[in-house]
Amino acid sequence: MVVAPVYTRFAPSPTGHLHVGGARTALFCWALARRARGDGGDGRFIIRIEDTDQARSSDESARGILEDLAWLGIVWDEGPVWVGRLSEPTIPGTDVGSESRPTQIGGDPRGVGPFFQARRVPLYNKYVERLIASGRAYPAFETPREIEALRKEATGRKQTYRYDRSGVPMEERLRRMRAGEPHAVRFVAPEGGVTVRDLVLGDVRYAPGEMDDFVIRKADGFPTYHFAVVVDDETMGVTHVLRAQEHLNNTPRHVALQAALGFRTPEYAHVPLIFNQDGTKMSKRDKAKAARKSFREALGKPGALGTADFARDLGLTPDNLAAFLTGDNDSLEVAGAIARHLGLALPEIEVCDFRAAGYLPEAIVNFLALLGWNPGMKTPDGRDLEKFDAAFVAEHFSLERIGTGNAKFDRAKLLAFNSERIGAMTDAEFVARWRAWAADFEPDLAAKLTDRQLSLIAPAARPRCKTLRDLAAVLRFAVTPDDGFEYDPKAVDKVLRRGEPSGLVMLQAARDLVACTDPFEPASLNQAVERLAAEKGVGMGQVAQPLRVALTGQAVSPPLGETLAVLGRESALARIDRCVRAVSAPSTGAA
RNA sequence: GGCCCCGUCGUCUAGCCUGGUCUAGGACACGUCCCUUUCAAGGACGUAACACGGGUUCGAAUCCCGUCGGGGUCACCA
Repeated sequence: MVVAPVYTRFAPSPTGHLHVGGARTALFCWALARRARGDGGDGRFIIRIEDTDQARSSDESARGILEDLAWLGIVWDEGPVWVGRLSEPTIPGTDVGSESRPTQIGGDPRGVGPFFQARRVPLYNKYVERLIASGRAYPAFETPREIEALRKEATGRKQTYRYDRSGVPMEERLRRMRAGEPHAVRFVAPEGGVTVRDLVLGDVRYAPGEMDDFVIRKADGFPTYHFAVVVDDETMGVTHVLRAQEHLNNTPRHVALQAALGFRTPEYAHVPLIFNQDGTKMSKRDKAKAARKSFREALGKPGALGTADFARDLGLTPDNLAAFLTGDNDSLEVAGAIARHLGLALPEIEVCDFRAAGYLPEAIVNFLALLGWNPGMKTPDGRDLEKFDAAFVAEHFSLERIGTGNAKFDRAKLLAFNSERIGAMTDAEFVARWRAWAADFEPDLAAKLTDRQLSLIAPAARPRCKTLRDLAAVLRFAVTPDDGFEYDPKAVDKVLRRGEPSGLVMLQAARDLVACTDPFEPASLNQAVERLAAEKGVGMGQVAQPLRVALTGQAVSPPLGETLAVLGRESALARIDRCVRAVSAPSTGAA
């Protein structure tokens, strides 16, 4: 069977981090190309950086986006060269926990680059000039401000603004251009209608006269998005354009441009959008919104500091903070500072947010694949097949199975996927992957924990962790100084002061056991505690809880045996003694 | 507002193309119970949807039309 070549591309603009929606689009593009290759055809996945907006683009963003894609295991066959370490299991043939090796992704085997549009300007100019020469495009001299005024006027009359080229005769336009007058270049919109063939949506018809003479080259000499995509998709041999549905209404422009330039029209497939649970668009602004909301609540609390004091604590100027609070800016730095100060987690929007929050790339890939696509298969026991890896997506992906409706991003389900992946790991894998994560996101904590401590706690902690970050929270008690943590007053009251005999008495009894149990390991410690409870004729909880609070300050911790073992005998005794003292001396206050 | 897309449990979806096997299946979330040294995890069970109205047909979640609802887009941003 002859399989037609499938060349796809993901073309982010480097104006920020990689959004989860973009990651999904990239995943689909990747999968479509891989699928073709798996079917014995020629499939390539290309990355192109659309940096024609000089003001907003940055190399740093471009690097970050590539990094995030690589982390997800979405590797590109052609595009900017990225060198880094791939150690995640979504990359076939890579072992988790093994020493990751430097890997190079990208390159230009066909010589169709460069893959940064800013470096392709001469190419665009060639085609712009061709269009002008054939009368399909023309210079325009209005400034953006002037156009904006006209547009405002039109919308004021409840009409859609359309550029009117009849204002200036063509000959005059060309003369002024040759005279060196600054200008943009506009495309002569076709008279007829345009039909877009979409592999997801079907045929979409646009009536004649819907399109106006849009700009194809800005006054700064850079092409607009519409022009650059069309030229690049042609010259890079892209056969299938997968992109978010918000681009659907751009497609007739691209089709018209292709016709005018004598280019092929690639296959199009517009994938549905991803929204927040509340139906709003998922945006990095959500982080600012969340920070603002929490901040206002914190300000409203009795005894709260004033805004000016907060600003000082946050290391911001009051003006800066005020502007943020009124919504005049959505500064991520301010939002982050507020979040750190208030100890709250901002919503994850971008791939790097999920990474920092301790999500696994394979869980994200799995979840994202299911947002708008579904393999339509059943497991042997008749359930819908929805747990799979990237390789599976690459093998089974098809455009026909992309849904048409927009989807809401269900964080709870992602979390469940992540949690299940953690549950399916071996303890060794869990430790190795936590170490890899913590090196980047919890370096201090990681440095203080020994491998022995980690391997002691991992089996008990794993079912309690939905993310890698959760393990950090579980482990924190183990690295605080014995006299350096506070007691949860509610826990102290409930567990140590009440009861008959009181928790404090039980704690004192348990001290002996901690002092002499040998070996000092989870199983033996557990047995010792059980024996004590039996001797005293009380439930396990009456012994375990006082100990737990004494050791961690909290009513919640890993199972007691592990909690003791991780601390070690000396530390455990010190904590018990400190707790006994603190609770016996009421004036000290437990908190 | 113009144009365009969409509409199955709270959410993601299977089923729709090729009407009957759908008293609509699964997953997440939620609830109840079991287990239990805390918190989890685990096990069992359960609540919950074809937006509405017209057609077509012996028969419609599935085909057609309309209404309503949601979304996108209308930049010298991409």
